[in-house]
Amino acid sequence: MAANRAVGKGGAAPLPRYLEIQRDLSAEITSGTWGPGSRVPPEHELQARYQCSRMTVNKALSALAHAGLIVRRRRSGSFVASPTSQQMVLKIHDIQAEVAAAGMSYRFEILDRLVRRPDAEDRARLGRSRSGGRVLALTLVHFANGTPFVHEERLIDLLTVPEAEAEDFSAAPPGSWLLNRVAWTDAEHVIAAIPAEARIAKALAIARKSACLQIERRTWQGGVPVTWALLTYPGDRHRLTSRFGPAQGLMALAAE
Amino acid sequence: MAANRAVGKGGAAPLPRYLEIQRDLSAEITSGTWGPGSRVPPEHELQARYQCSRMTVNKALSALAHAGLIVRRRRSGSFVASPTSQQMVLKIHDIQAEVAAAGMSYRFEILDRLVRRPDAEDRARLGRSRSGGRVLALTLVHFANGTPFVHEERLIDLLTVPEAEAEDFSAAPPGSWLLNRVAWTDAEHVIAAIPAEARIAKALAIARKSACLQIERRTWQGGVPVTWALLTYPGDRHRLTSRFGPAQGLMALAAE
DNA sequence: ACGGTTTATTTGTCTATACATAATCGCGGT
DNA sequence: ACCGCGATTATGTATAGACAAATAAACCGT
Repeated sequence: MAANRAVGKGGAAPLPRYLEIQRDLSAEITSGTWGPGSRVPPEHELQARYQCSRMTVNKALSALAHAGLIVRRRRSGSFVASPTSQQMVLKIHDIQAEVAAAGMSYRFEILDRLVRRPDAEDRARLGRSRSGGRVLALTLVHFANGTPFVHEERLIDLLTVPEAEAEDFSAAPPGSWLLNRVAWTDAEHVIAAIPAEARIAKALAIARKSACLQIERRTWQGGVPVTWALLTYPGDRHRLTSRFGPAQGLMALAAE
Repeated sequence: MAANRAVGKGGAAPLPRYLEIQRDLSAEITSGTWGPGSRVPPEHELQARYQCSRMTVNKALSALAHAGLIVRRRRSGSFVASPTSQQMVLKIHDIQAEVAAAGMSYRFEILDRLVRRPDAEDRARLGRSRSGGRVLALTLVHFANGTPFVHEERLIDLLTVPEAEAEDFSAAPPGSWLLNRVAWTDAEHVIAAIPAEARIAKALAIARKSACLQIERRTWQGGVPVTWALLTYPGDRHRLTSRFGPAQGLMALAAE
């Protein structure tokens, strides 16, 4: 018999079979009917219950495993995972795009620009093991509707991105420029709240020591450092938000 | 012919066929050889190149699409996605577990506890549409090694979690208690930097207006509000970190 | 009772094939 | 030129069957 999901409910949107199974199972799990550690029916049983092939069941279960809702072990079976931690996904947009998306005008100003041999601090910031070469150090401020939006300190490793030395960043800020030029494979983010130091307070036109949200980002390309950025947002003008659901990362699957 | 991946390279770990394809393609993309917008070879072509069935190629491409590295459109083909935004994944641990994991002693203190009919602010905080019922409002402080670690304000919707009213939270703090009792399906996080107001500064034993990292979390169970929490961390004692790679969420796939 | 061997179960991967669906392309009629 | 319609292409979903790998459970000889 060929692919005929004629089993369908009367009308509207005949949800694919594997998504139907996936949804049913994730409902059992997130509703708490099946508690952590309890056993999920094995594939052949679900196959019988849903009257479909094992591959279809497998697709559903693999997706649940990938989303972290269940754990699968050969011969033992599949089990509901214990929710030890919540997971939140933050999308970090390019600053220029972010400002534009909010319908505000964008512009930026480079306060300082320097090419130097990396000192110990620079190497630590870049997450760099090798020595030698040079780095490009930039300080800039991004404006939204004319008011300071975020202060940026950036280091670019010229061993990895030599063409940055000749770039004057008149067309695009270094963040966007890099994003469109260099592929990254690893990134590390640190988020903290800090009081604005004098230099930053002045650049952002806020009071000294007022609360700021600081995002530090390190980026690598296959183990080789690319860039380091320290973004400082006035605390009362910026927040990171993230909506998340259903069930630890399944949303992407359910939406596809 | 049956499943015989005898094509294998001589020795060590015969990586599954679909992962091999996936790795090859993601290498082309993250290395920048295939720039954003460029076309990925169609399935039948990869099938010929790798001498395998279309299902195997499809599995690799679906995974890449799911990871956000490529975009697939029927009839048009698959294309390298434009990296418009970075994605960061933060794991939010239970506070008790987090403190314990750092090898510090843990304890908490409930400063205030009140059951009331929800006012407008409570309803907004919970993301609640229906009216009626009551909420449990709690204020507490968590300590690590005897020093204040985080201040927590919490609302629990007693329409959704009626058993919370009888609970005195002597065994576990409300966050852990809820996590082990109520399944959530949706969550929203907002991260901001704020100056400590007098009440919080006092509870955390820090100076007024000093920078704090604030995490606001709203949790639902299938559209019904469960709880709202406002966690305030002294800025100099806490930071959120996240390591991420390679390539926008593929790490989970590559590791499986 | 103990330790090694066989068996059975469950998941993991793969094939070959089929039909469905979306969307682009080009053809032909007006 | 323009619009509609069929042909083509690429992906999306599904099937039935096969073998591989891991490992828990049963078996068996000492």
